Amino acid sequence: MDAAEYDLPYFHRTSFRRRTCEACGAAFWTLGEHRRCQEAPCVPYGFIGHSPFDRPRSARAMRETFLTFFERRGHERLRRYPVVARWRNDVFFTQASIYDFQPYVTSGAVPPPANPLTLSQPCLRFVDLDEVGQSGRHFTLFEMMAHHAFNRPDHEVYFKDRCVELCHELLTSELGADPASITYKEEVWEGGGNLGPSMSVGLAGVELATLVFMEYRRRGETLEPMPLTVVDTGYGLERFTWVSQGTKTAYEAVFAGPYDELRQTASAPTASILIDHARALNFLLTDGVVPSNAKEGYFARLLIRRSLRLLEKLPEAPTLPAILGRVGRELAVDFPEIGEHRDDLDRVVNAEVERYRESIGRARDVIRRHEERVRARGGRVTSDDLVGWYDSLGVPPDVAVESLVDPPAIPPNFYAQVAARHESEPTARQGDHEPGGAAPPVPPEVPPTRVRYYLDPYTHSFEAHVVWSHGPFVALDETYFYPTGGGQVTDTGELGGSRVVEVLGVGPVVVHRLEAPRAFSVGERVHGRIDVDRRRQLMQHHTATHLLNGALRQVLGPHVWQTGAYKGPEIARLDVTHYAPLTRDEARRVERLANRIVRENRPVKSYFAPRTEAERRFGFTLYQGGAVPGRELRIVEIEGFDVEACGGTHCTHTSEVGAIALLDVDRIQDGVIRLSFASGERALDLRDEHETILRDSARKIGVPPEELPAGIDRLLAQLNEARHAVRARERDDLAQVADRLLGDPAAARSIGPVRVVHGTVDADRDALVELSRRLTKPAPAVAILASERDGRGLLFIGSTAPGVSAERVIAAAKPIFQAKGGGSPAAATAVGEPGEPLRAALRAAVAEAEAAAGRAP
RNA sequence: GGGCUGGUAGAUCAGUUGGAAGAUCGCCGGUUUUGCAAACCGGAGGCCUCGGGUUCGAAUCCCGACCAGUCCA
Repeated sequence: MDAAEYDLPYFHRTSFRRRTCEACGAAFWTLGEHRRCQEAPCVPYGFIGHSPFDRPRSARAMRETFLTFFERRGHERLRRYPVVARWRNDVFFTQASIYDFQPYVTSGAVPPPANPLTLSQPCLRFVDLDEVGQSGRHFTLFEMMAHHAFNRPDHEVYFKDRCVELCHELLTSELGADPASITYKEEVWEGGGNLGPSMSVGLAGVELATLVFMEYRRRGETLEPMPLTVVDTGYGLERFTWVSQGTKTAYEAVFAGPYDELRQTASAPTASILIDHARALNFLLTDGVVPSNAKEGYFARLLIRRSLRLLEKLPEAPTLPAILGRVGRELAVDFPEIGEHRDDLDRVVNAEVERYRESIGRARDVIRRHEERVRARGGRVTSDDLVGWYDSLGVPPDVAVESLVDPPAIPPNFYAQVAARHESEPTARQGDHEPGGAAPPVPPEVPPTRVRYYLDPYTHSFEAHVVWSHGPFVALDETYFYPTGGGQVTDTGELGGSRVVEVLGVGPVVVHRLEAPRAFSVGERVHGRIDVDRRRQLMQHHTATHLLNGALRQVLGPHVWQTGAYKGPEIARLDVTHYAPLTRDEARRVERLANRIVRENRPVKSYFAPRTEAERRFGFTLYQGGAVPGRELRIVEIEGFDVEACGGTHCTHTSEVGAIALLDVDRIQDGVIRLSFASGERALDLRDEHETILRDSARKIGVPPEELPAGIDRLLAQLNEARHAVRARERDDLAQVADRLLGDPAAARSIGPVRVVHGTVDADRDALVELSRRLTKPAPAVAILASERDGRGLLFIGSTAPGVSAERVIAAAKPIFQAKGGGSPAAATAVGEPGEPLRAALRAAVAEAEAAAGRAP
């Protein structure tokens, strides 16, 4: 990056000088006489015991100081975004404040919610999990305080110069740091194809903040300026709090009260880990993550299980729910939504604690049995087994060792071995492909479409002007067609007499895809007509989805968050987080409640509202479908029941939904359940279909529909009975055959103590086995049985005589009838040619068996 | 999203190099006992998750699906 990028007028106005750090070689700017940048590891911590700030501040006071400072300087304060980044599919969690605005705001597709803005965003990072509690400064969840500005060519807010000035003013005049003590080190930031200069702010050996200036886009080898430049700053709340207090570790400064209490029963690192995890969990669970074995949920499970393991060794310490509650009440002062989730959160955690116990209990059984088996064979459990058990059963090695009589040593590189098992995992990921093929190539000069469906969702006939046409794609100056989005599928209809098969949102432009290419001239006036029945059904399904979501949250608790939804013309699906399978009773209550709201005919109000005001009024449950960008949110409010930020088309009164029929509930993933349902006309259609199935089924087995289950039970019982009768009869037949053979001196001969019986019967292999059993029952005996089936000759030998191996007898007979086969000393089968060769083979087998019996002692 | 385990009687699980489906508990019946429990004897109970493939032959080997558990992103 060009040095000029960092050569700011502000530095010159205020007499900063550019220096080079003698330790790391980086260039930095300072008012002081430093020879090194004031960051680790170039200089040691210089604040422990004597803070460079004017006074100690709690985390709460520090956050408030920061936000107020920027508010007074023209920034709008935003509330935090969820820690689960549902609006992005490349990451699970919000890892920096700028994540809130990616990708739509930073790319310029959507205006920012405020500009400039300030907020303190809780962020989750799991990469340094092992450092938590050890390093003194790492956290699983930390708050990134930030001020952001988004600059367009026509609207410059501020950039590098003002940003550094604000930062310096905060540190010095607001927090009281000596202006000469601070260094601004030159760095380069790069990410997501964008890059720009950045500066890290050092003070007393700590990197307190990073100021990033997103300015360029990488195009191969060259850099091109971005039309929208972004000020992306990050100030670590925990670092600031720590530095202000000058304590030994950041944990004691940040966690304060709960930390001191836990220190009475736990060591410093353990107390730090427990509170760190409890803090992260309070946010995770409040934002709708349910512990599970996949995706976001796994990280919640990981934190819970790590905490439980630590607590197992501390019988005097409070329980995990108690610690979560203690930390949660503290957090609720600043984040009231955490307080509102308290009881529900306990239920989620208790369910997960129970699961962990079951899991470990199961694992202990498996481990014990495995050791018994291995020891019986003279072996012993290996450290490889320990790795395998952790991977497949989830037992940590120390727990596994407790269940063993003769445990192996836990290898020092245990977790590295686990990691090794997970290497070479393919990362190839298929992108989502639009069913209609490639995205339409909309040129940038096409003006944004005025979307009219919000004005009146019932309009299905309109006139508009073509602004762009390319192959089958058409864009209009305004449209009532709803594009696929928010889980609601596309409208269809006609445009100028051509079928519209799909409608797509491409940035701010709505593109209609026609069944066949057609050239419209720009400016042409066209008539649009939307398939009204389909649209009505989509609206009913969409409103029904909100009703069910609201009902689920009431019946199951506020941990229920939407993780996905589909509103099609035939059926609708809603996926939500929940920690257990939905019981019949819960499903019924949800359905009843949703339908009650339908009957009450409540108004469904859709309107645009300023984001911050909407968040203040309704909280974060607004973002059921993921965070929605933009200064204004479209709110869909079912009066007194459910409020969500949603871009879909909705009924204006709940009674228009008609009725909601819950069709099916599946567990689609650990921690996520899927409700399939239909509403309106489709609910009736489906009820008809189900009723027809029921009637037809009942008629087929000759019972009234209400007796169907009992009828099926009866039928199954009869079937079973019949099966047994057949088997009994087969057994009788075989017994007769057996008696006949045993009574026939030509078929049954005794060679010493051994009875050798042979015969040719008409039976399949299973029947031969059964017959052989009867013939060889009073041991010692040998049975030699031949049968012809499907044009093949089948020879079976069964032996209960120790000296006669069925396997050897069959081997002697095989070549005689060109057979393949084999078996064990007790039983052997061969299949070869039928007819005379089979008969010859039978004779040979009898001779072989009799010879063997004669040799036997 | 990927890796690893696993799916066999009502329950918990064995099942050796592919070769005659088992144990324990529970259930039913009998003996014994004043009765119960227990003990002993006997019995019932299996699409070995499903679908393909290899093989003379598959619970077992291979491929795929479904379900569960677990680890890792």
